[in-house]
Amino acid sequence: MAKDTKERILMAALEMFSQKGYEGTNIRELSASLGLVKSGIYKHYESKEAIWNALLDRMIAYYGERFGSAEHLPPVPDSLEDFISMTMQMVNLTIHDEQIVKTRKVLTLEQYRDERARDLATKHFLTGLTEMFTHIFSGMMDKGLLRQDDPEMLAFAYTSPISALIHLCDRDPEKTEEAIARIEAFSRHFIRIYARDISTTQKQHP
Amino acid sequence: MAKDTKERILMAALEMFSQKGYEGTNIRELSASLGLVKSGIYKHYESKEAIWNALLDRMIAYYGERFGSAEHLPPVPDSLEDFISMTMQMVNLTIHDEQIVKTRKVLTLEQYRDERARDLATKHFLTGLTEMFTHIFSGMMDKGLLRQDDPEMLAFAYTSPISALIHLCDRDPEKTEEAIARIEAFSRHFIRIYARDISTTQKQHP
DNA sequence: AATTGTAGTGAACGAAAGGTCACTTGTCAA
DNA sequence: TTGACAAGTGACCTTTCGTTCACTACAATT
Repeated sequence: MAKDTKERILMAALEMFSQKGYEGTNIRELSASLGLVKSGIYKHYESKEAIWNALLDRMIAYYGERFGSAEHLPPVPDSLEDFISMTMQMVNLTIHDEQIVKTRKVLTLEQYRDERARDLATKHFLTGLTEMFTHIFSGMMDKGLLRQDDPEMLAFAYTSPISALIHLCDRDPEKTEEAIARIEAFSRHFIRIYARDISTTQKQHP
Repeated sequence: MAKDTKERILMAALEMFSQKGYEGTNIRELSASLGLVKSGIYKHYESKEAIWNALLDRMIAYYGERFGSAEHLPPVPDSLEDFISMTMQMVNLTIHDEQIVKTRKVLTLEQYRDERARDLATKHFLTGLTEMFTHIFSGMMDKGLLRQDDPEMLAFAYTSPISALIHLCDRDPEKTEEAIARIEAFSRHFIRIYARDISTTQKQHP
């Protein structure tokens, strides 16, 4: 019917793979969810595995476009309150954007089976966030918003707890509100600890 | 042959479920790994799902025994160096004990499909660790090792990054050494930040 | 010695899986 | 108008799945 069936198959596959995993998904159901019969899928992809690989290609490419290059790093906030706002905005996007949620779930489910999924999972869950916030914290130290410290260590210490609560939301969406509240509380705790306090400022700028 | 076949089936199931997931595991392979033919399994469990439920029962019971009650809380360390040692000892156990690693992997793979797996995953990955370290930090504050602060927030801030690196090891065992080094570095960073420093001590004990 | 129960075998089952293929339908360029 | 082609259908194929069952081997109980 439509030329975009190939695209719709990928989106349906993301949906089903994220709920049931690759092995738990069958082509009949996948096709039915698109309103066609299972043989119809094979006009667009030659096998179930080909769908999986195309989906992974897509996820890898998408990640590279959005977070891969230094150009896409967010701006360094001008105040601590801006920093919290920015964090909460990112968190809300990453928790509520269905595409992103499904991508995380798929990577979680297939990380032990597929090498590329494993590598992308590590980027999504650990290194990508750390790199992004290393840049941010580095900039905030330069601006005098944070005490001088190892920005990478701070980034790791900041993003991991937030990441843990995002995973909690993926696992148990009923706890989303509570998780968001805890993320904001943690964020405020974090800046309270690492903010450049007045006494330090006075010592360094006498 | 042996009376402990029922037990061996559970262990083999843990092994296979943790690698391929519940759907990706088939009874033929599972039986073969125990040196018997597939129908033999049905003398011990009535279905594949029964094996899964028995395994989950076991994991839940085991978790309850080891971490469920206040009696099993670790002792509060007497020094910051002791605290780091204790952390590294726990980390080494949880990373290298195959049973524990497989349990984490299974919970990771089945958390979206099975409600009980989901709940146990949340305990394993988040609340259990936080509760344990809330107790420890609370005790360390009482002993004057750490500054007064919200012990639960500290526990969350401390365990989440460590948990993230443990997950990294599960995903990519080649990075185990690096991960352990990063955990220790983080641990030292953490106590550097939260240790009760001398000036504070002097203020509070004039 | 006879009996009973347990652990394991191997053949067979129906259901469901992924995949193929001849065929129809609708669209568009020539 | 016609020819070509992409998109979709439904019947069918093979393989594999979880499961059942009649049967054997053997150890323990009576």
